[in-house]
Amino acid sequence: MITPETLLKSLADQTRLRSLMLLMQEGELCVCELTHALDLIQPKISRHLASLRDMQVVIDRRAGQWIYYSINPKLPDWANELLKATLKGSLTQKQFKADIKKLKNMSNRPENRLCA
Amino acid sequence: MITPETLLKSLADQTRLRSLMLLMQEGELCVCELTHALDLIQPKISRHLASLRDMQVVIDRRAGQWIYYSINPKLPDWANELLKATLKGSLTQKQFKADIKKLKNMSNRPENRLCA
DNA sequence: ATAATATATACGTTTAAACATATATATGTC
DNA sequence: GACATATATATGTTTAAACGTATATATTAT
Repeated sequence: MITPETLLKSLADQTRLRSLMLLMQEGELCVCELTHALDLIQPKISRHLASLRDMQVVIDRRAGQWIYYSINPKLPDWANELLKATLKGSLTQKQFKADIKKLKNMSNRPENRLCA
Repeated sequence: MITPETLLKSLADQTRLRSLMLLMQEGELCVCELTHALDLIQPKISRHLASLRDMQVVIDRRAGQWIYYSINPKLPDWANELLKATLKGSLTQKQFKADIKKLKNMSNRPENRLCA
């Protein structure tokens, strides 16, 4: 089971924090969506996602050439509450709003998974 | 106003996390109490408390030769919720329980501030 | 004024995180 | 099979955090 220290360390880096907040808000995103939304190079995103996966904060699944990441649904209550509070704090942040906007405006998103 | 990133970074170190959790649980503690409870050398505790103060996560007050630290009462709601969730997660941790125990067993605690 | 206690800070070192670039792997298309 | 796209990983480097030790400051007691 994940410890507070591990979860907090996973959140204590800008790239991981921004990625996780997008995942909290949007549910499931692939690497290229995150790369676009955060405007960062792909290996950087992949590296951080891998570390989040190792820490069991996120899970991934492959769908064709894409790999989708989402928050681990098996997190304990306190961890979900912590993430919720973090999201609440992020809602007021310019950076977060800009990231969401960039994602929404992405032209070639791989698919609309909600309607698949 | 404190940002999620700042608060999360403040929590992402063992020493600071353990200190903050004790402050959450106990309200107000001086450096020597934290030093005893966590069983760490004094400059290490002081250094981390200073950084928490700089980040506005804690406040301090002097009382005689002691300096008491406590969670900043002006934190925004999301930050308090985040800290609460972290405490909830910590309650299950051996380390946290041991720290509390060590604090309770400290022989020469400077005073009982609640009855002052 | 001296000594003792509590706390803070400065300094140089060590450890660990994050990084960019290059390359490897997997999938899909022609 | 050749090529394109998506993602992952390896490597060497840079940056930043945390550290221990030594020392400075503030308060209290003698």
